[in-house]
Amino acid sequence: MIKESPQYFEEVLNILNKYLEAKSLRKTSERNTILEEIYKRNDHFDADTLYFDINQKKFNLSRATIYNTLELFLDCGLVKRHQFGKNIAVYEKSFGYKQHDHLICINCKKVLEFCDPRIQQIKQTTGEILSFKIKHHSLHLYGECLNPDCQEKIK
Amino acid sequence: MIKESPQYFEEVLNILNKYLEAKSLRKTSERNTILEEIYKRNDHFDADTLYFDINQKKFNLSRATIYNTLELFLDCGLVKRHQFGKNIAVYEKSFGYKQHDHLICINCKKVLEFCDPRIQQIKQTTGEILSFKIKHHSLHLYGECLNPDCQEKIK
DNA sequence: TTGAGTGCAAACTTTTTGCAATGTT
DNA sequence: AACATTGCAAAAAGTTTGCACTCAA
Repeated sequence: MIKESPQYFEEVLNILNKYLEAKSLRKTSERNTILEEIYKRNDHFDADTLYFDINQKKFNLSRATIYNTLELFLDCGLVKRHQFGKNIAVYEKSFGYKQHDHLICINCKKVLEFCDPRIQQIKQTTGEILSFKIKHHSLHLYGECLNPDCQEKIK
Repeated sequence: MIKESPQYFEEVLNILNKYLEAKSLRKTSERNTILEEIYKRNDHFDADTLYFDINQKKFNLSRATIYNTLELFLDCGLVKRHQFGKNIAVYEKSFGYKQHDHLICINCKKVLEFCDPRIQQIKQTTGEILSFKIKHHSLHLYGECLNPDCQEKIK
């Protein structure tokens, strides 16, 4: 299914609804609004950006709701959270997206995604050696991207 | 040289002094005190813990100084900073310690260190494919440690 | 002497919490 | 009607900043 199609978002909504039902939580318009906004995006965003972008439209959602809802979406696997910089957490939609890691430009802050199967091997080997049942990981590579725009900025 | 010997710390101090001279910065007792405290430790600590531990002794250093000094030590490579949890940054001494990554127990929060040469390969391959000059990375594995103490806590 | 370094408290940023009002089930 | 969810504002947690004082060079 094409990821931008309405059917795609319907499937995402479906996951949310099933999760809410399973946990006896309520279906609210706020949750739908936030999920929709997140799935419209293709970037990594922080909670406050999401808060402003949503409220710039007709809505009036509080920060508390944004944070609560992000936590809920994390729990049901519809979004992922990353800690790229020092303080602020960034999020991205995650349904239907395969596991990937991130490459961050230390100059222009651009974030690229990549996959390398060797990370799985590292997880397996390390888990065995140190007797850990590894659940997840975070791998960030930091460097300078060599595209002209960014090189421009450094000067 | 044995890492716990006085000569070892002298060498560390020497790096600091050379760095300060090179940058025309001043040698202060605060910087020495903080460096010494850091190099006595063998753990990952946050800024506030360091602040309290130092002031529990005879000293009276402010948080501002702790933060400023940690930044300076980061710059000269004497400490490393990591972001394990969500908000708080943790530090560790780094002179003479080889590159390693971290394995964090999601139950008892214990941090183990490990090395896997495949991370270097990932960095090289990814840098080449995506045209990045990779400078550093952070790899954290999260899981449950299988030692009895920790298993105890889960119940 | 001079300006880098410091301590202090206030400010700031991001996130969490308490509570009364709202709205799903 | 019950109580999960929300908005709001205040609080919390971690870090940074402004400013006057201090002290290394």
